[in-house]
Parts: sequence; structure tokens; C-alpha cells
Amino acid sequence: MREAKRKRLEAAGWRIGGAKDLLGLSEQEAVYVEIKVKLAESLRAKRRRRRMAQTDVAKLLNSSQSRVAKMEAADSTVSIDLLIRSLLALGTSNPELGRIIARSQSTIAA
Amino acid sequence: MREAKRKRLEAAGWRIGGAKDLLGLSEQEAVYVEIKVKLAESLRAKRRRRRMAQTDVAKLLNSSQSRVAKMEAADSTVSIDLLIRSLLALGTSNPELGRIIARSQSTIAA
DNA sequence: TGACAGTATGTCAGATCGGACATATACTTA
DNA sequence: TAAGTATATGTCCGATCTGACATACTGTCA
Repeated sequence: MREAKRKRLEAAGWRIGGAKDLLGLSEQEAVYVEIKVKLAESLRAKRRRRRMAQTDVAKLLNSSQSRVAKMEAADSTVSIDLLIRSLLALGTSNPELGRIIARSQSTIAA
Repeated sequence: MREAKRKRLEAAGWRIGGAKDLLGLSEQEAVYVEIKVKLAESLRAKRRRRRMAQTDVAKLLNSSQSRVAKMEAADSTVSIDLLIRSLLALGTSNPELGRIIARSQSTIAA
């Protein structure tokens, strides 16, 4: 796992190498987080492609700038539900959604 | 939309043709619900293939039989988060997860 | 440097979710 | 019919999520 990614995850509140499992996240948790990160990255990419500020997206979603920032950071207080709903609101098709999720892979074993 | 599916959705608490939108769910809401339904169906299929009872799956997930029943019914109190975590716990790979989601299509316009 | 736009972070109250329980329904077997 | 097993449904309350706000940080331009 690239250092930048690890830091991003840790910063977002994910316990990596916590007490529960000395080897790090369980495979299942890792996959879950990876899906979230991929969705978060896609959201940011979509916003930038549209040249929108987080404030604009927030308005579109009836949310707030701070929450959009947390979504894009894959913060631990953001659900996959919210990410999916936001991506749909930005015009993501489900085939595209499927591809994003299909691509997320755990790198624990790498 | 097949009648059986519509009934299942309505039974699960989704307002179809509610006051908010006389044409039914908004396209975006429809896609969201459809994703949930597909995940729910996959969960049930996976459980049955393993010849497990809902009670067994509940134990595996540290949950309860009633919640598993609601997951499989795509109940409105069940999040996509929970469905995804449950599918992962049952050994679903993300490519497979991606395919499930990619296949979900709104049938509103049909 | 100051001023501004954009983004990140911490907190909190209200909303939603989820495990658990009770109970109902459905199906099978004796 | 009764009894047993599996699933569905309604409710509750503790846990988690979310919008909102304040504030901090970052980069750019003059």
C-alpha cells in the first residue's frame, strides 16, 4: 500500500494495526475501506471535471461543504450509502458505479 | 417493473408514487433502491447456495435473524453499507460486487 | 504583506440505522 | 391436529451518521 494512501486512511480515522488485529485490518475490513476510498476518489474526480467547488456540490446534494470534504477524504463518519447517493446525484450510471467498486482491491497481501 | 418486485418494494416501505413526485421515485432514488434490491437478492442467493438459515448468517455477522430477513427484503431500515459488509462476510469479491451493482437498472422509464 | 477562495478539521444535535426481542406467519412432518 | 423449523414483521433504544457551524489551513493574486 502506497504511503500516501496509508496516511490518508489513518488520517480519516481507520485503525490500521489496531489492538483488534495485529496484522492490520481484517481482509474484509480492508476491502470495505478500499471501496469507500475508490468511491471518494471518483466523487472528487467528478467534481473537478465539472470545475465545481465543494460548496457547489454541497448545494446540489443539500449538504454542506464540510461533509463533502469528508466524503472526498473517505472519512470514517461517511457511509458508503452517502457516497453512492452523491455519485448518483452527479450523474454516475450504475455500470460506472459497478466498475468503480469492482476495481477496488485490497493491497494488504501485496 | 414486474408486479412482484413493485409489491416487494412497497412492502419494504418505499413510497412509490408518493406526494413528492407523482411519476414515482425520482430517477436517482429509483437507481438507489434498485441497487439495494440487487444486493439483497444476491445476499439471499448466497445464503441459499450455502444452505444456511437466516439464523446462521446472523451468527456469522454478529447480527440477528430479523435483521437478516430485513436485509434480504431490502427493507428501508437497511443500508447499502450493511448489505455490502454482509456480502463481503459471505465471501463476495469486489469484482462480483461490482457486477451486481452494474447490473442494477432503473425500470421506471420502461 | 493582506485579502480572498477553496479546502480541511473538530464538534454537536437531530436523524437514521442496527441488534435484539417478541410475535406472527408459512411450511413440513408426525 | 400439534409440534418443530424457517422466515417475516413491529418495536425499542443504543449506536452511528449527517448537516451545520466555527475555525483552521492552503494557495493565489495584488
